[in-house]
Amino acid sequence: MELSSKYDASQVEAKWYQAWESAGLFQALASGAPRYTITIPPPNITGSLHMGHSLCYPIQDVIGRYKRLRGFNVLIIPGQDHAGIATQSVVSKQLKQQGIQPSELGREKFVEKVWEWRKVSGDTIIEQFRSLGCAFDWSKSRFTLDEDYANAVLKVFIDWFNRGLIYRGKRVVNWDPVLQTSVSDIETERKTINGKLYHVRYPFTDGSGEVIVATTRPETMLGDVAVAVNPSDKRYDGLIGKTLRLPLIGREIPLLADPYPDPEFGTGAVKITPAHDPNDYEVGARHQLEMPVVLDDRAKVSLECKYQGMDRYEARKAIVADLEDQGFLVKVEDHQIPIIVSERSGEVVEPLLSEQWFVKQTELAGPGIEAVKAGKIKFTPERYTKVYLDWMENIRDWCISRQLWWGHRIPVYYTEDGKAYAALSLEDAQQQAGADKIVRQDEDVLDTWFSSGLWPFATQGWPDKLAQDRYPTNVLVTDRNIIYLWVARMIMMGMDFAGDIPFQDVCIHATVMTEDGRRMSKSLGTGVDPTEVIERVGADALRYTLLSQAGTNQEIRYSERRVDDARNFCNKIWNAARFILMNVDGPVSETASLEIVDKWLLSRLSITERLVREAYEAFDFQRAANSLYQFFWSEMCDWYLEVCKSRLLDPAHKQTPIWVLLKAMEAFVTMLHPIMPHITEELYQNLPLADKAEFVMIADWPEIPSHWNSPMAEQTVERWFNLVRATRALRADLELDPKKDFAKAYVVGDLAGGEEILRTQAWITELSTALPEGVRTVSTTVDGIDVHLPIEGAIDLDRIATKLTSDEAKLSDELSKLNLRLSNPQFVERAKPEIVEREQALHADLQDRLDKIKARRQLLGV
RNA sequence: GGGCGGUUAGCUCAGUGGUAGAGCGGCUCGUUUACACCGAGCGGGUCGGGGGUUCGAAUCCCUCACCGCCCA
Repeated sequence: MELSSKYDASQVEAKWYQAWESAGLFQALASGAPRYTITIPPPNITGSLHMGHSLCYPIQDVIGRYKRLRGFNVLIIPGQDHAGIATQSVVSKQLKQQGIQPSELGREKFVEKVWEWRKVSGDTIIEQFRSLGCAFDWSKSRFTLDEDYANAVLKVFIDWFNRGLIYRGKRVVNWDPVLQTSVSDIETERKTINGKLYHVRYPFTDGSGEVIVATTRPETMLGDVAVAVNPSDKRYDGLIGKTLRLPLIGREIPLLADPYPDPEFGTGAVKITPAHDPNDYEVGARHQLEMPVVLDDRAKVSLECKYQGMDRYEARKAIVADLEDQGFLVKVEDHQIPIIVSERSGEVVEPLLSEQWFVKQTELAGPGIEAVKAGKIKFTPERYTKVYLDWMENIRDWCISRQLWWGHRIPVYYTEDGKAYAALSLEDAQQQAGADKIVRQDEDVLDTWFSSGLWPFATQGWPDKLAQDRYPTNVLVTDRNIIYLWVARMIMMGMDFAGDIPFQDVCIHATVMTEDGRRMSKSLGTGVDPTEVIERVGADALRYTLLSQAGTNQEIRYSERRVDDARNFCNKIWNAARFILMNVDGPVSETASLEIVDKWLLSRLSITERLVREAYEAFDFQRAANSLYQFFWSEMCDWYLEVCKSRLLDPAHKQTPIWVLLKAMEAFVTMLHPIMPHITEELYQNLPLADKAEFVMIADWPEIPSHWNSPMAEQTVERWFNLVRATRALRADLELDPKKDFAKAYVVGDLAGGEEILRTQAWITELSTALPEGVRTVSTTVDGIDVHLPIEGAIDLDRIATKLTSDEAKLSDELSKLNLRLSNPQFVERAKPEIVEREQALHADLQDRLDKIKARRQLLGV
């Protein structure tokens, strides 16, 4: 076979993806093997996949591929999320760019446009999944607005409605004035910005004085219905119950006592605007106050007054100006003001009193708390357990209605007099209503997370026939940002409707950041497009880049340099395989004549297999990747391949190293396959193995005979390698033709058969085991074995002297530290015996080396 | 205000009680059965500060500082 000296992923990746797919490998087997099931987090159809997805989905592919190698019957169900608010906003923007106002289009036409977009974005995403190498069962792909899925969503709503868990109520919600919908608490972000604190005079109607209130939002005074002070606040003794006149508006409002105002803050008097502040709402409810709404759904003043139609910020300016003109403004101070921002639009949320649907959460949260506490659901990294429990134990009711067009329309139907019935269809509702006539359906849609909460079971046949052998699923892989939004909801909904936990493991992966540790952002142009990276270096390299950094850390920094490293690793693997293939003619049978270096490599392989297996099991992909890298590059390529070269040249001796190399390659390629599926498949297909599977993807995980583990072989061989390193270093230090063959050298000490390795690896032509008297040499010592290199007259004696002096200084420094420890009776008494023994051996070795250096200096007269 | 994570070589990070590690970068050398997307060698760290426990601390405890994330 002809192989280029450079690995070209573009020639390899698509080919194998198609081969796996046409062989039906993405589908579950029809076998009785133990099941392993994942339902992937359905990506939003808002465009294309980003770098974070390039970590999340390959992780699931790694787990799936690993489990297949371990003999599991694996099924990974893919899908996509309609992502109500996000998708609607993407499509609205597109329409506006074309000069079309969504409102003119109307609901039906608009939703048609979104379905068109769903196809475009959905196809792009599936193409990206495929180019990432994800082995998902496309025949089972689901969309959260598929008919069956939508039915499941409505059934859940109706069931909770009928059980009294869903209710409608007027609350102050987070209103997004750009997207013109409510958003839930967890879709908002709290921030502090520089703002002003306005102190305003509210006079008593009887002319007996005034109360000064401080506010950061003067425009909301249009909706003030009271001023409150803390009952403990002495400053207002005797004034409670009096009436104030609201400046500019003239409305009469009471001064009342309530525990909410903090007497420490400002004047201790707080204006109360129940319809535009959640705390004020509580006060208003306690005192049965009116709750006038003064801003509309675009946050413009709706109250009939001179400010009507102004945006909230315009109104603020105008009101402040008028307050000043009319002498009501006492002072204005700079102030840090807390705001709430909608994550979807980036707009400042307007707290707004409106009628919404809510789900009671406390009762549903109970089983979800128990399941995690009992260890039925396990978070990795473990620290997220507490994050989840804290939120669940303090859970608040969930606002599930959204004022959107795109989504699952709330299945509530109203009669003329406003009675509500939840039903799958108008007909059902009419039947329930009996003689009363149903006149309309609720206009709102459900929060997207309401539907994605059913994902693990609604993708698997629920409510008709849940696939019992694949529920609960095994693992959920996701980002920490949606532990509340999604993970918690799936647990509550799964336990309530499917009767069991939705998954056993929750694997929370790191967030992919830019090289300098910032969040990747499309709008700032700091995002990196995974498709471009795949085109440049291949999916394997991209996967390795991210996976080799995915441990228990909470962020990963993406950098081009790391991508290059990963590409280089591919190239290294490719060339090592090429080298092996150049030396083999066909399958080789196992030989009994293993040399000790062969045993060394097999022993390293056995250690690596255990490390990698344990790492995959623990979702520690970083450790798996690094163990494989270390084994392959440092042990197999840098040492074993080099040591083998002389045997490979000799037809009488090449069989054994070839057998070892093929064994090691097969095991390596198999173990690496989950991380780098394509290159490993390409190489596996080309390896002349006696007994191989049709694809490495469905091969068996390597079985390592226990006798391959050989600490003896490792110890012996590593001692040789250390001697080789020391000899190379000696030559390089003294510039004794490093890496050119050195004519003659002497080794003194028991090398136990390592002479040939020392000779070839330290590039020595003739190695003698006896040092004749009177030869001038430079020398090094490892573990009591000396290597001497004869020097000719031309050598730079000063250079040698400098080196010996610095070596001597280092050694005596170490030795004195060691002496200190060993002469401490406490240490000898209390430290573990093996530690003491080791330190004593080290002491003897250091002393030996020091003595030899002194002798050498004397010999050379330096 | 509370919680979590982090602070180790120039950079990115491993390392949970026994003489400080890797990759990249830097410097010196190098085309011998693969690979210059390579090989050999070298240099580089008082492990954020302070205190404590211990024969022994990057590692365990306390405390402070700074960075990031989450919750109120």
